[in-house]
Amino acid sequence: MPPRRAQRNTLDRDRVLTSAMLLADRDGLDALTIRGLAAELGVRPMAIYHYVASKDELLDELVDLVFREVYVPCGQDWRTELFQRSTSMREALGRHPWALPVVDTRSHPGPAMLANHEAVLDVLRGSGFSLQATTHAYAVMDAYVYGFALQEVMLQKAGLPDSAPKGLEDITLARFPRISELATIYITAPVYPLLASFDIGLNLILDGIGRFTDLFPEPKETPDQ
Amino acid sequence: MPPRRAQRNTLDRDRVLTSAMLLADRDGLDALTIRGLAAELGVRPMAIYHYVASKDELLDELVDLVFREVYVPCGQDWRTELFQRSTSMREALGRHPWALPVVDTRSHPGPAMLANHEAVLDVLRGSGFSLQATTHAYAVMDAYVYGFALQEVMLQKAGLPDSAPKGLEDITLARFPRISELATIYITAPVYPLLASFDIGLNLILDGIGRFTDLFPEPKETPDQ
DNA sequence: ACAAAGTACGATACGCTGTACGAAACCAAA
DNA sequence: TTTGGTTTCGTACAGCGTATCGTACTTTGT
Repeated sequence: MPPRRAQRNTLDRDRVLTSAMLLADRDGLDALTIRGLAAELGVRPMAIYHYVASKDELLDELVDLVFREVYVPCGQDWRTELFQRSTSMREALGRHPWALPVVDTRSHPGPAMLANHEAVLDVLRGSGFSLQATTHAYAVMDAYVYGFALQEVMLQKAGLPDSAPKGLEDITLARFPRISELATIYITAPVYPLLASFDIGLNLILDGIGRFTDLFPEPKETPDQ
Repeated sequence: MPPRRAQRNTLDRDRVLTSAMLLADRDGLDALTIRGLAAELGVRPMAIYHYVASKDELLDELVDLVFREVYVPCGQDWRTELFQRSTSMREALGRHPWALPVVDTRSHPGPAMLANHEAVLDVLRGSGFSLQATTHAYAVMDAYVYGFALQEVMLQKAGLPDSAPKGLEDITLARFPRISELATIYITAPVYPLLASFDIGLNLILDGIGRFTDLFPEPKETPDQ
């Protein structure tokens, strides 16, 4: 864009990351290229590399920015704390649909993600959950939350795309009456129906997790020997 | 590779798809390039495009091949049927860790995926679940299964990679005692611990889903009016 | 005030990707 | 043998991340 050289201090790490996030939110993950981001910032591509070592690092930083939006649980009331943090997690991943695809291609957990996980574990252990109970509780709960967000992202993508009207050809749809039955529910629903499912499932899981304290009690201080 | 032209009918759609799957399983998703696949097949890159319209179509076909490995539920015993199909789904996604990242970038559900979903819905509706109960049950159960597989893929990726010993620097780990406590459990465990968590969580969810028949009963034939 | 050092930005280029286009080799039927 | 269809391939192009080096600017030391 600019034929002239950009002004001296137009860039800093925050501006790079914020613009990158905006670009991914607005135009999708594919639009987030170094060249495109540079254009967005009014700068030539290579300028970016003075603030980010590589695109991989940039993506790692971006997903951690997403996790920073998630509520960090605390205190003794594990039930409502974890409910809020799970809801918050789902909302954050919904606000940035590109995040989940990025996360599961990637291996490095960022500090915000680690801090959040630590907080969840701390709340559980601080509420009388044994180590074993905490392990199971955490795996089950987070699987549900991530998975639900993932399904929503997939459904969202299947909603818009190219050819098919509802994302499925009518001929194909006719072969799957149960699915089309369910699809019409989703389409004609007055309110977004998955939100109700999420709350129902989350409560179901939190109820189940609550029973873990009895199922997997703290090991006795001096075993029966 | 071959300086000479490849023999006439060395290729067909199945060989292309099978080799692509093998390549992704063995060397990872990044290694699955048209050129690399061509080399694997002993063929020049452009030959592939006579059997696949584009790489996108190839990937769509591949994920559907994965879903074809998943057990298709049937019959009235919804509890054990859905348990088996969920376990089978988790195993299939574990066998092909590249599949999940591909799925959630993609929008087109393939025929095998549709058929499997249809079967799940059919089992539920055939076991006395109302449409509403089925909707919630399906959303909750599949969220859990997908999410669990996703977590396993992430953990698996965090296990191997580059620098860090356990995937986390010791200094960083020291700031998160709960996480490191849990990490040592996972590392020193005699058997793979997440499998137990999966079964526990799945049973928990199936128990909860079973209550949906009472919570969301079939609407009365002639309402109270 | 002036030079030296350091910092922020950019031009060019390389190797990689998917793939459009059209030519070439092969096989089948006329 | 000729024709025509099918399969394989050579070439080329646009776009990607980014290594390398150069240029402009600011800051500092004297």
